Amino acid sequence: MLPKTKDKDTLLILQKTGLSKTPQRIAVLNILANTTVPVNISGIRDALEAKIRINRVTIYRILSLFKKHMIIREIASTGGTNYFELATMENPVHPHFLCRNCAALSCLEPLTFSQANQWLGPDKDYSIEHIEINISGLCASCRNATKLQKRSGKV
Amino acid sequence: MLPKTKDKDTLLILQKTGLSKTPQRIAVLNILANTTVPVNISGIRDALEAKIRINRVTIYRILSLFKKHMIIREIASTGGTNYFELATMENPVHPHFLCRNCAALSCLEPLTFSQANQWLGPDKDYSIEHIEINISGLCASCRNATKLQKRSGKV
DNA sequence: ACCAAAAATGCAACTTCGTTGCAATAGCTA
DNA sequence: TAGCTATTGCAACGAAGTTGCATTTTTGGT
Ligand SMILES: [Mn+2]
Ligand SMILES: [Mn+2]
Ligand SMILES: [Zn+2]
Ligand SMILES: [Zn+2]
Repeated sequence: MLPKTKDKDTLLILQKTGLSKTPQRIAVLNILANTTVPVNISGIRDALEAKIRINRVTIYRILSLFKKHMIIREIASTGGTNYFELATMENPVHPHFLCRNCAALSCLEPLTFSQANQWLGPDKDYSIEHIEINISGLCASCRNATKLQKRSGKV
Repeated sequence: MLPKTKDKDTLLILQKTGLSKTPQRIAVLNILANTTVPVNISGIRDALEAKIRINRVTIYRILSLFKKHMIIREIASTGGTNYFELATMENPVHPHFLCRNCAALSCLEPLTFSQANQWLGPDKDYSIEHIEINISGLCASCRNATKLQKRSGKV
């Protein structure tokens, strides 16, 4: 998915946005910039634990800040905790797939605006600022596993 | 949106599903059947308060049960608490619109499967069981209010 | 490099959300 | 109606998220 991002690049993001470059912000941004899948808060905390001492309140505040400045996007989930991903031009808004079996969340190909307009219909009452599409079902590996189980008579 | 549902109808839903007809379940189902917009847990609690004495744990358990039996659908939101709506054949899966200003959540027209397949593309690795589309922006009334404010020079 | 002002973080306390175990109660079937 | 089973209420708990305030760090100008 996203190419590996170097610390230098994350520093640039903060600079361009006009945010001060604290070690905590750099660390959080690095996590988000170097993951292949969206991460939720506990994932971020786990990833940070080894790298930096950081208060959990600070993580919440940093994520809110990043979201306000549109550095990151928040992905809603019915599971309670939401996910976050980097919001750059190289990583435009796109649908997500959540496997009901292994709960893995993965990114799908982005929609073009013309595609989006096709199915959004002629509704002109709303000004659309963000479109979130979450698809769920069974991912490839879980589907295969299910097939094999059925074949061998398990469950 | 949905036509007003009578108690008799909600009883039928429970009966068809094979669930026992307790006052608590009937009350929760009536709330969901008679609202024009999806409701979150606190909305359900508020609506129930006047009608029946019910423990909050029971509400959670009833909603889980209804969801498991596909009587209701859960709508994810980045706001933390999720929303619920009745899942009947008269009320098929459809996109939702959330106003960033007034936080009103409203239902949009459902997509046909052929429409959905158009923009889902040729991805065959996933078995798709559920598609959730959440659109956000400004609703008609909030957009008008904003316009008026700008015209009169208010922020 | 230093200093002062402003910003960010840590900490503690608190609220809300959601879950679990168990005892009491109510619904269902015979 | 009686007994069995399913459901609810209650209490307690853990996790998630927020807020106020003291402390520390960053920043920008000297
Ligand atoms: Mn993504
Ligand atoms: Mn709806
Ligand atoms: Zn899977
Ligand atoms: Zn609105």
